[in-house]
Amino acid sequence: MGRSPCCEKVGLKRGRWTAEEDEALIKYIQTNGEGSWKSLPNKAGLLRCGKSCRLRWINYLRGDLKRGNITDEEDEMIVMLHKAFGNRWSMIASHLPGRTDNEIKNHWNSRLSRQTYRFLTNKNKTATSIDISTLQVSQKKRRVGRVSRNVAKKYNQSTRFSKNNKPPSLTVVPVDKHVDENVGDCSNVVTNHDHMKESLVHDNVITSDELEPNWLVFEDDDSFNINIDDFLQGEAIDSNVVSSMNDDDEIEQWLAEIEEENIKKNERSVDEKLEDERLSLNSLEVCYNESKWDMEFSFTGFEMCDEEDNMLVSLWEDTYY
DNA sequence: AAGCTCATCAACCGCAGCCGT
DNA sequence: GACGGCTGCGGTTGATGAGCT
Repeated sequence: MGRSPCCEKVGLKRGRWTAEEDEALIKYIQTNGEGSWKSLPNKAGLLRCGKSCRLRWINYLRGDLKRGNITDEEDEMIVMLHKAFGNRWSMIASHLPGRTDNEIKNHWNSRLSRQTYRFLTNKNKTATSIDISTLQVSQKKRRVGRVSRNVAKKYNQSTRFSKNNKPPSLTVVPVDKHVDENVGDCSNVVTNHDHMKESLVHDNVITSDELEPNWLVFEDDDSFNINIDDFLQGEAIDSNVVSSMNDDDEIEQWLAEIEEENIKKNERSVDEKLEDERLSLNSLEVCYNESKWDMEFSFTGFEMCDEEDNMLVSLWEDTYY
């Protein structure tokens, strides 16, 4: 059985919108405002379902949309935000004025994820230091380091947070302050981009005095825990392994092995799981500095000393290298 | 020139969450 | 609390057209 159409009513139009339909929708919303999508098509005289109208408005007709190619700065921003939020496109879009979640999602799936893949195949890079300059989107069209859909799908899955394991809400925390002083219910991020900073200050997320331009701090909330396995599953992909592979099939096989390994890990004893819990990360700091990403970890409630730092690094290495 | 491959992007679909009853 | 309707989100599909053989 195939998918049932979103509109049960027979006779509703689907597919590309015509200029006339666009005009009717714009006209109606300008007069009556957004909302009530269910009843909107009838009132606006459109043979479309409400969902379709909403999508058309949000993704294409809205007046505040920025048209044209995504800029290099926006690219960098998307990479950073995707690292923080995962595939929460609406959240990412909310930090990029004039861009829609659909646009960003398409951009990511068609360009940036491939650029990230190319980064992973570079032997000289490590998993914890990402050179942003290698993530720049090539202006050349087509046939540049393409990854098959299956591989892309699997790779995306390996870096995605599952529904029951959502990424942490983010709170801006200047690096020289203790995390607890800055916990709020807001979700945001500090970057080195001016319009982001202005937005954060405007929303009272932070004060202008608190800005630390090169730092992002991701702060957990009560309902979420990143344990080391989960986090590393997303981050620790051995670039040397990937780069030694010659074709998509080899990569697919390698990814399948990782998946199998992860399934086994989930079947571990209670004691092992408690150990993971003990090592759960309540804060994660990410530094964006001079085109490099660096990750730092800290344990709940206290600052990370060198010994703990080494312990975490060896845990990482023991597990994944 | 024709056919094929593949990138891009608009649009669709299912589902989860919210809200009113 | 249960239920149903509406909305928004994220995954996916399919049309289109550019580039390649």
